[in-house]
Amino acid sequence: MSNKKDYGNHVERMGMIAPLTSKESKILAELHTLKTYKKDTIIDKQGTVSKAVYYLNEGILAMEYKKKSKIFIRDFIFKNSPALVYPSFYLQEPSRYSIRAVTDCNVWELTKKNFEIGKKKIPNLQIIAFKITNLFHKNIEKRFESLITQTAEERYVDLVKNHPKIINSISLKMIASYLGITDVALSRIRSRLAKKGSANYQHNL
Amino acid sequence: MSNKKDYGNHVERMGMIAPLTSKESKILAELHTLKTYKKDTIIDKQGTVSKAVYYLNEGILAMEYKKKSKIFIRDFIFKNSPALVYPSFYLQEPSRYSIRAVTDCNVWELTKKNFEIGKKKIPNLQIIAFKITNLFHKNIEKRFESLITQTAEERYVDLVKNHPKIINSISLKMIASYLGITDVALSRIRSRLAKKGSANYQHNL
DNA sequence: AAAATTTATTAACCTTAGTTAACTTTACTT
DNA sequence: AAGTAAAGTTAACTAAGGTTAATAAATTTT
Repeated sequence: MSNKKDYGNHVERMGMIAPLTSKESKILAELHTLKTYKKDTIIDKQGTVSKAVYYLNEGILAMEYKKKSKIFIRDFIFKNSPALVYPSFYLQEPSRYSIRAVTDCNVWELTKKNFEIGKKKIPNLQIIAFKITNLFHKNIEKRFESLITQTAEERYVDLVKNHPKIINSISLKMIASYLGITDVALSRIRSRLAKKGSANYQHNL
Repeated sequence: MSNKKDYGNHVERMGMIAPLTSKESKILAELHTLKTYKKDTIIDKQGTVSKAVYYLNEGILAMEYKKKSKIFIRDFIFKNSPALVYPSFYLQEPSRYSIRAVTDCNVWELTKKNFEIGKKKIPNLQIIAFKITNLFHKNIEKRFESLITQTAEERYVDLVKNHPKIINSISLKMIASYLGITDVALSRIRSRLAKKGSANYQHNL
């Protein structure tokens, strides 16, 4: 057990990126607000300036593009992860994507105003922000690579391998959108894989 | 005409991102080395730690993934633009892509070592690096969006609109790779567009 | 519980893209 | 200039994915 005061998982995680004194942790915790969002709420809207950075305490979020009235999912965000509309939040310019609650969510929010206050009081906050930004970049880099070098089926297999729970908590339509294909196509991939699976099973008898 | 000393286009551009004194400009210029690369040379190799940041003085570069002995072009870099293997250069970890000279190139190089020296002598260099990083992120963000929301034909039309010279200076195979399709598929798209074009022409008679 | 809505599957049909290969054109060598 | 290699086009075939629609299963609403 830790002898540190519990200011919430978000503060603890940030302290792991760059160390914070207990006083700084307290300040950082007080700058955050815990908010509740119902399923399907748009938390940060595409085309507007991002209001805050988020830390997902409970639930699932999606980053998504809307184009020609179709929705394209750029990424999912799971429990205990930061969510950021980058670079909209830092540069205060209109964002290219929205953040939406895929399920009911509890989210720690740090507004731009509070972030600026925090930066003055907590020197390491800038470093933390930069590291989180790096993680976001790595993330899209991987996503891009998989989109250009893998087939939809390969991407689906990887996704299920890395996030087995996703199948039960996120609709097929949204997973399909994440993979860059339609719901019908994903349904076909599933049945194709099921056949392959049973074929392998036959072999192993 | 400017009354400032000419330390090269790369220094001038960096000074436009965040102001540099003439002394700082001189230091920065001296930290750079102008190198020449023959067509098809790999300047920074996928899987190794990036050795330097680049500024393309003359020619065309490509950022590319190699996977299963196939090459996938992530982006082209044109004259008077910075080139960066991010985050490999900053974090000194193996890179996910290579940088290759698509034509004979002249490249200003700033090694990691010289970058660190520069950061100590030129406070604004960190800010410049951060801004260039932001540009890179915006860039991949746009590429990702176009890959997931547009068809190959739409992407090709956009590319030709934004970089008309590309058709004469880069092989069809590489353009196809950039678009995420094969050379044969791009050839088909071209003839499809040519038909559409002549159809429009007929209409306008 | 019944009705209505949403979600997932399957089929039919069509378009686009991958693969292979023949062929043409262009560029490079000697 | 002739020969060779590389680049681009076209055709035939196959595979994957989009679209629409019908149906089944699961959820939600009333």
